[in-house]
Amino acid sequence: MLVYMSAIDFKIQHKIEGKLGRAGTITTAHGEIQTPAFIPVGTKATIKALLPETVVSLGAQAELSNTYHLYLQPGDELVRDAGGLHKFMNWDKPIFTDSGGFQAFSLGSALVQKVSKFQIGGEENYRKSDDEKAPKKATVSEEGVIFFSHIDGSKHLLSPEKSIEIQHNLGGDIIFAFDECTSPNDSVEYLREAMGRTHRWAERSLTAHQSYNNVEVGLFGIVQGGNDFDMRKESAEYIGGLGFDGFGIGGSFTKEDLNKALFVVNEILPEDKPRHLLGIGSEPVDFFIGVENGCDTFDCVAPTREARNGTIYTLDGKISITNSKYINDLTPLSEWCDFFAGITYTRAYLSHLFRSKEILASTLATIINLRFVIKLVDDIRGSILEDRFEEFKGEFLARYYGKI
RNA sequence: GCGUCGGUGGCGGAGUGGUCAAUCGCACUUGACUGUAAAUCAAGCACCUACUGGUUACGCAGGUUCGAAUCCUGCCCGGCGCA
Repeated sequence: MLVYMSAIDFKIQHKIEGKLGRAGTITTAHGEIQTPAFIPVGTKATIKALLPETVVSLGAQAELSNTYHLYLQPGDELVRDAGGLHKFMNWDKPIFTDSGGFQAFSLGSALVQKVSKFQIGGEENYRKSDDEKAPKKATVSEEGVIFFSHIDGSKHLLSPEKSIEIQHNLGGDIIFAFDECTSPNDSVEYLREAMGRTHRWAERSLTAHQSYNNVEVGLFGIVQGGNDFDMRKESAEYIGGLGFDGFGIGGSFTKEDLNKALFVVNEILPEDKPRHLLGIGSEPVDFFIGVENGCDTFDCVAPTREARNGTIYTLDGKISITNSKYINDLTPLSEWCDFFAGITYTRAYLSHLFRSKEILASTLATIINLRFVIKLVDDIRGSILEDRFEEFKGEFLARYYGKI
């Protein structure tokens, strides 16, 4: 009798009373992740501007890299020959690899519609006409997604089977099924079509993954359904029943619907497996909503990208360090000075680094922001273990959004 | 002193009779950023403004012309060459 052994172990330590949220531990071949946890994004096998040892010192327990980008450059076979991503990038903690499904959106409809996966406000705020000057670099078919490389324009087909092959070559601990991330602009009809395709791709991904018979790698299936709750439920039922090691929750959300969308999905997904909320985590409230509705891990490019663009996360909200008022501001960058960066560096100093275009500006800003989100989610975990999640949430958000 | 080239918005630098409040960089100001085509992108940047116009502007002062940053005269200032 063949018993499928999960490569990923997940144990729940404590739950938020009356909600779906929980604190737990994910165990992978490269160690544990105490959840809830924020997973920094290192798309191209690097968390931009930081050395891996710095990322670890900020409290990161894992990182997430990308199939599409590493397949194009330097190539997944090179990474495999180098001993896998862990060795290649000098990261011995758990690694997630995203499947490339998000690029079907970001290089496809997002490119011509100039939209983001996360929309604030109603339809009038995001429904835009196509930009003729920005041709799609990705088109979807049943077989997979045809990409035109953003680097050299060359044509590539990424299918579920190809994505899984690349991810096994990269050597991540937690890999994702190939899916199609839809646009907030898509019609209900298209969402349904895309969801069906994502479900078929999920089965193909699972079959491909199992053929490697590698008990050290866990495969997460991805729930889609966009902003339609019925489809979200349908997708959670379907993906949740396929025998994945855990789940990713993908697709587009609106600010107003995130809470309910996550609730309906996680109410259905098997409780004893970890759930990763894909690409969410720019605002503190996003983490609280994600956690209380049953999400265990989060990744988001916003903290690192916004850092490089001059937006700094503080307990009193985000600030634009390039604003003129910070030129002479000799107060500390961050109140969270429990690590080396925030202690002596002032806002005036970071302002100077940005204005003089010094490379350290990106590094220092990224340190501040990453530490902020990692500690925030760690503290959320702590509050669950201490049965004071609601209290912590209330206090943190009141100060952050200035409602004290 | 003579000759010659040149003086344009915070800076560099286009324009050489009308479509010029003046191309373009930089600087500056403010936004945006949510599974990274992102150390990126967008908007603004003389003054007033109901944003629709109006008022001053291209070293200074005159002049020619329907019309000048662009042509002429004088002056001031700078580079270079000759004394």
